[in-house]
Amino acid sequence: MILKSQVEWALHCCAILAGLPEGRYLSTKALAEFHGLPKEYLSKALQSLSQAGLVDTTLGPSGGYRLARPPAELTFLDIVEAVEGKARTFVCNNIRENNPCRPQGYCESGPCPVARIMWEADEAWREKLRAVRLSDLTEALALDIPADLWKSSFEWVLERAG
Amino acid sequence: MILKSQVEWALHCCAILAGLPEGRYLSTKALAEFHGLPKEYLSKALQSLSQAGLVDTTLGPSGGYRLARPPAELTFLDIVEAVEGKARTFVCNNIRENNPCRPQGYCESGPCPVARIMWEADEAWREKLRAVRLSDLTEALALDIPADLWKSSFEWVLERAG
DNA sequence: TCTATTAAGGATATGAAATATCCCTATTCT
DNA sequence: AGAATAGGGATATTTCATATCCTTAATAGA
Ligand code: SF4
Ligand code: SF4
Repeated sequence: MILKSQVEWALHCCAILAGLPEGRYLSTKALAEFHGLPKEYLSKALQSLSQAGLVDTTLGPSGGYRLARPPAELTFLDIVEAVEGKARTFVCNNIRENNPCRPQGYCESGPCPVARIMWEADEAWREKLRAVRLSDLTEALALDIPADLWKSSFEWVLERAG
Repeated sequence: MILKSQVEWALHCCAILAGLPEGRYLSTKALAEFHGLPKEYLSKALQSLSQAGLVDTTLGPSGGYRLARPPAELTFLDIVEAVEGKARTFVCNNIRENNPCRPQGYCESGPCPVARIMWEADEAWREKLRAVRLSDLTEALALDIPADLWKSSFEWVLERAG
């Protein structure tokens, strides 16, 4: 069970978009080039972000993506769920229905304890992601990345932002 | 990102094994029949439990599986990790290496904040599963399942336990 | 108005992983 | 001796992630 790599891509792209000046857009092409990713495929991840309403887009030359909300109002969970989906990681195949001792017409009363416990763990994962804002990430990155690399990356992006 | 169905199978099988009297074994055949699962494929899940040391096995007629430890000493995490593996759900593709502004020979100092945050969420999921014992499940199941179905299932199993 | 550039999305190919079946071997019980 | 069992290798099938290509509509700028 592994998250799609698009999740990582989307998180990195949002981190870049968070540093964009007000009103500017950054294109798929620039984001793909910056991260060394296949442009067409990365585009699918960005479309997911767009469909989830996390980013705004505009067409034409100097078009691209920008965050739809301030970084403090975007959580990791928003981004992860946008590309990975909101489905639970534990799906119930209702194998108790096959119990040979089960009386005919016996009807299950909702999910069994196994499913409930697995879903609680799932929720704990989501809760942790919900607690981290995109602004928390950019702050952590600023501490993590050497100042000169941070600065030159910022300039590289600005040159290409429409 | 969805857990394999073998996870559900393994959890249900362990719940059955937890009700087995001391020293008795239950075969793959019986477990597969009880849950309506493909015997050969379920066998792979049980082998994973065996390799992880969660169950003991014995060969020959009246052979099969039994828990290697009391249900209070087996956690959900033990079982889930046995069949799903211990790998983290977020894998890092190191896309920051492709940053065009990155100075030559610049060497990363471990995982970046993105990975750290995702891994923390992963750990929260594991922590939740680690906190639930197999004995907690059987207690919950006893409350959840109608008494007569519980009893007849127990008898069905006992008839087939070697 | 014309042209270049862009996001959106449909179609399709490729690869890897989950799912499933089959068969052989060694062991153990009766 | 014979039957039943776990273990495990080989392989087929299906599903999903990954990746590419192409068309359309919108937009900016010349
Ligand atoms: S997990 Fe629970 S609800 Fe799902 S099949 Fe098993 S018993 Fe039924
Ligand atoms: S998640 Fe962090 S460590 Fe992994 S590639 Fe992205 S920047 Fe690098």
